[in-house]
Amino acid sequence: MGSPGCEHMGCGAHSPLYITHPHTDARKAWRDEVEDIKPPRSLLGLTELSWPGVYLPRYDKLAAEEHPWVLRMTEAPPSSALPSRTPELSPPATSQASGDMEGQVEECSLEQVQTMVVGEVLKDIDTACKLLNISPDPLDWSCVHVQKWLLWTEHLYRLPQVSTMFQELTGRDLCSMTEADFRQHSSQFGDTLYAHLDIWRSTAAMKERCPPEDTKSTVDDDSWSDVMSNYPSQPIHLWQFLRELLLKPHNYSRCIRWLNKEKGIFKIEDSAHVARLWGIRKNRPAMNYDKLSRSIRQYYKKGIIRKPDVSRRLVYQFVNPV
DNA sequence: AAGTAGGAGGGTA
DNA sequence: TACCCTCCTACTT
Repeated sequence: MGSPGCEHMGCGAHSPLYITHPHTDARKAWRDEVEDIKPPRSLLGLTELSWPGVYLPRYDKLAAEEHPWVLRMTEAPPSSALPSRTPELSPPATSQASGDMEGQVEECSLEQVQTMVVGEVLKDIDTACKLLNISPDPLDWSCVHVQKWLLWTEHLYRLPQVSTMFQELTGRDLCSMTEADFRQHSSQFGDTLYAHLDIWRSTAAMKERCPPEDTKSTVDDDSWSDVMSNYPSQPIHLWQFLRELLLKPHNYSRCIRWLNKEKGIFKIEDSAHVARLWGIRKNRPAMNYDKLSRSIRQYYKKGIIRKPDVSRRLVYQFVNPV
């Protein structure tokens, strides 16, 4: 493995950073356009993210995929064409987190941007841990946990069936494998998986070095306390799972989103996607929307979820909104 | 075709 | 026993 240096990035001449708009549709469009699903390295100029005690050496391989809304290293655009200042490029349905981030990032130094990016990594790992019910530290994973993580990563990066190539491995097995080992299991996507695992490992190692109090002051997020208080966690209920997804619009607004958060009304935008996520969470590979919706309907009697007054397809309402 | 509604039986913690 | 999961039929959009 070679260290992913600036030769991939074209960043030696201090190319200016500018912020791409965080529209999730743009992210989808970008994804759809990219035939090679490995994130293009040229999209992100950060090779080593600086944060007290944090080193995410392979983040460049994945960050553009996970955080395309954050930044894009590019040639300087005409000053009048800065996307973040161009109203028509501002999406109407930007998630709050991303919108806030965009505003914050606009005038930030590179270091501040990096800190925010690291914060987003923590959030994403936190979310995955909650939804998969796994430890943030890969060394703790059983074979089942590894399969969950693989399925999740497969889903996240649109990797076709990679989980089948890594059967019966514990997290410790996975961590002892080299990048070459990963490539041997999957010549096409081994390096992507290795990079993603590396982020998890680095983050877990960072967490060990930095007590939560230290990290909390740097990241305005509940990441570690949430992760730790959640693991090992209780069996999750479907309604809790849906709420978790809804509370992470940055990650999941493409498949489920609030229509009216105050009233608890939400819409499942991609029924198959949500069902698959639920199936991964519950270790039910055969889960589909038919079954998931049946489970939702069981909540009608219990007064947890109902159809809104004006019934619409794929739209439900929490009886007791947050 | 896909989604909605609800009955029924079964598995598991 | 609670909480789904699975399968099913009938109906609606």
